[in-house]
Amino acid sequence: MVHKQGQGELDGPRRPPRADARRNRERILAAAAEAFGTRGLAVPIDLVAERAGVGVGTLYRHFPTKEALFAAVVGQRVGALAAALGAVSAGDDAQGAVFACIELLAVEVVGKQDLLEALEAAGVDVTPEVADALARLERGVDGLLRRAVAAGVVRADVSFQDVLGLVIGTCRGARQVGGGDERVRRLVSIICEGLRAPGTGPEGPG
Amino acid sequence: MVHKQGQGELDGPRRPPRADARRNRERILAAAAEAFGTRGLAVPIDLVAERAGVGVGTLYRHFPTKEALFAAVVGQRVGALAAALGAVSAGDDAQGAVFACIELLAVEVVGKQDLLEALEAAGVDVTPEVADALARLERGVDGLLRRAVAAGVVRADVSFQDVLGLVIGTCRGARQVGGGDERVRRLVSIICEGLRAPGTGPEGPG
DNA sequence: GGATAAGAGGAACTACCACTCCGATTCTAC
DNA sequence: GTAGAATCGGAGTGGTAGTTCCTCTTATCC
Repeated sequence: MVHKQGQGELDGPRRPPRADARRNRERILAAAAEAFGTRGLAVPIDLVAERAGVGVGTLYRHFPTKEALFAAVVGQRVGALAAALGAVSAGDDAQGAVFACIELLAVEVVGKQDLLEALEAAGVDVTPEVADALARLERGVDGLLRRAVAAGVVRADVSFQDVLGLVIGTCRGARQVGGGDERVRRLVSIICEGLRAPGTGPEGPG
Repeated sequence: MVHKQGQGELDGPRRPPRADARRNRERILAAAAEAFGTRGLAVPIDLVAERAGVGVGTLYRHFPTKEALFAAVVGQRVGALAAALGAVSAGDDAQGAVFACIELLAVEVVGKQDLLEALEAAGVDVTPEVADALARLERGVDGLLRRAVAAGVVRADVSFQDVLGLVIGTCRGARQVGGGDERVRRLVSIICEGLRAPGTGPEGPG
């Protein structure tokens, strides 16, 4: 009945997880990332477990629900995306930064079904984990957007939500309609043209 | 054993359906249109039957599968859409016609989940019924597009599939991201700007 | 090496849903 | 009014998928 290594009773884990447990957790995450990335939340959980080479019981030991596993995978992806934004926002070209950011988002999202679904669900029933990553993403995009609007090179009535909608849309559309990367690029190009502030067209003042 | 009203044995229905049968068919279609329009194919069939005030057995007497019922509903919607395109394509303004067409599509699709799903599935597992209606829609949009491209007022590299992708996407995006009609209109406006041929901007030659 | 608790695994449970079956009901023709 | 076919209705079936439970296994610590 006595705790061998008395600690705070509310939170701290008693001891580090066993080696096999850590290994399995990684395997599950990897399998889930691949499965969700391809087919989204529609993947049966049993299949993820099988791909990871563990039983479902083991999977549920590590992640309490399917949604929790999904959130873990997507959280990583969105986090990576937010980080990648740093690179494209570096230069002086405010308009180019926005366009590059949109293309980056589109390319990532079109390749990962789970990302697409997560962004679609943004605002409804997201776990804190994903919400955090999304907030970081929003701050990043919003910064680029404000700078470009202030410079007068992007329409002033455009918000992060609009950009998200356009990107989700482009990806969903391109995915359903087929045509691969080529179509994505064309659609992205159309959207970017549409985002230019009036008078800053391709042949306008550079 | 003898047929009272001998007719062709291969096809023609022996007699007109009973009055209650016709009534139920209409009720089912109406309930399905409402349910599918709101929640898409995800609606349980039992719920449609309940809303229609009939048993599931009755529903299945009239429509052999859920998909058949869905196709019946969507076929009507797409047909109406194709017809409505006639109105906007009437005038002389080729560019305006394309833009009006896109707005029309977007507004309809954003309000009807089943339409959105049907367009997303366009090309995969559509019933002949829906495929026909879609083909008519495609002809209509394509005509507008060609005319506008020929007149040099819309980018030359844009296809029906692109427009469909953009519209599906805009609707999916706007729906998920929230913001209602206002956002849809803004996104449509961005897309239309992006579709203009270079040099035909708002302040370019009218 | 042995004690022990953490962890593994998968059968079983539960919920949901499309679809079927067949006795009960109701319309139609005469 | 009556016969009988057409139609109705909803309990039941089969299958899928998320989650739980409990027994067996194994890593860790002494």
